[in-house]
Amino acid sequence: MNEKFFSLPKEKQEAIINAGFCVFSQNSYKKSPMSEIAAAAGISKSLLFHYFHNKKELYLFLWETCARITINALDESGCYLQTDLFETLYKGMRAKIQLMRRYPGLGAFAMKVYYEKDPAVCADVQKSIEKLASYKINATLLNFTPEQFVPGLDLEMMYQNMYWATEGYLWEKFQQDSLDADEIERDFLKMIDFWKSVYARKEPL
Amino acid sequence: MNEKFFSLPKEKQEAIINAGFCVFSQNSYKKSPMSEIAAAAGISKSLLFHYFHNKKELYLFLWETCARITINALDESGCYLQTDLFETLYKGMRAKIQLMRRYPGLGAFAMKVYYEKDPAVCADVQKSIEKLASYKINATLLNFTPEQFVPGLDLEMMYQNMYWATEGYLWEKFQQDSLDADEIERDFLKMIDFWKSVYARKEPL
DNA sequence: CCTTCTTTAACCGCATCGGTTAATTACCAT
DNA sequence: ATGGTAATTAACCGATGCGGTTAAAGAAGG
Repeated sequence: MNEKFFSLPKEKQEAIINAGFCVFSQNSYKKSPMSEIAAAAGISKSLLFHYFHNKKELYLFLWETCARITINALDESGCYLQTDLFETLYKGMRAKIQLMRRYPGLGAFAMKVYYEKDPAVCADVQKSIEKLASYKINATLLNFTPEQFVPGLDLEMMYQNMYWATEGYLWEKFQQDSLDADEIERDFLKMIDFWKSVYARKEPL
Repeated sequence: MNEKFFSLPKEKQEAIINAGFCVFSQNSYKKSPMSEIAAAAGISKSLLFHYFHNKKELYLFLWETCARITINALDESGCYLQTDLFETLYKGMRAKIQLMRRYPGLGAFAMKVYYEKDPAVCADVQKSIEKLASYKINATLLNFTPEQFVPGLDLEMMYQNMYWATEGYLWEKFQQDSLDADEIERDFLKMIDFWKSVYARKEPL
């Protein structure tokens, strides 16, 4: 790719990145036209081809960028350092909301990339996914002791349930074209409070 | 549309319907080619145009079919007649799984239709959606008494959480191309049991 | 063999695609 | 202003894919 892209003003860089996330997340790779991405970014198709020599190069760049952004956000959120599960959720949620606000299409794009089957890009993507495999989410639960929760609770089921509920909620919200980050934050706080009221041990040890 | 379609053997009718659900659920209306639908249904493009005179007609037919199938399935499931919430969930879930098994793309198609913005079909779809508005899901909770659950539980939050968790779970599963209905049924049963263990009142009244 | 119905291959005109070229604009030091 | 350089775009190209049509091949029955 053309390194001049990085000397562009940051807003313009992000406009292009977000346009790419948006278009590639809503269509398959093959049916995501460069012209549509350029239009969404507010530039001409020619200029887009000036920074990225072809479609595949842009796609792979977006995928790497997506992975890097996500990893950075999780690291910086501090959610891994917590010992209280609900605090972890809150920190992780705040990180996710901030990410959504800044890169609205990132989440859906990551999903699409993961399940993209087009042989033009599939192989190259799989290679870089393997590199990321070390960042497992599943290990999250290991830091917490059962004493924090109501006795007899199936911790793994609890965690999966919370995860799916947030995914289902976000999926519902994502469908609407105007997503209100403040509303989402409020809803999430309510949700976490609810989980606390249901799952957390009430009596002192 | 050509009424001869209905005198086709049922398997062939469903093959065409499923092909339509599948293709229209994965692309926008505009980017869903008739040729791809025909290929997925195992027939030629010409034959597809023989039964449906143009793309819009097929699309609207699929949407009406989708709505009719869903309503029938819910009515026949008997889930509305239950007084035990978890029994209701189980019955509703079984109905949904059977639907998924028979029409794998139906759920995702309904979503796509609902949020489709293409002016070529948007207006016509909205009209028929309004007719369906009487079938509200939200009323489900009204049939149940708080005494069945642990004291102090926020019933609305509980219900929303369960709903979002199922949506999140299904969304996750839907991404994979081969969805195993048996596995999903097993997972759902586990989920419902978990909810019962968490939300249901344990001590006799 | 003739008729009728089902199914398809081949085609048409048009739009769109990825990508290139050449020209236009904006900027900036002189 | 002026000349040079870098940012940006309009116009274009060959190829492909689109919705839809036409004419002909296949299949079935008498």
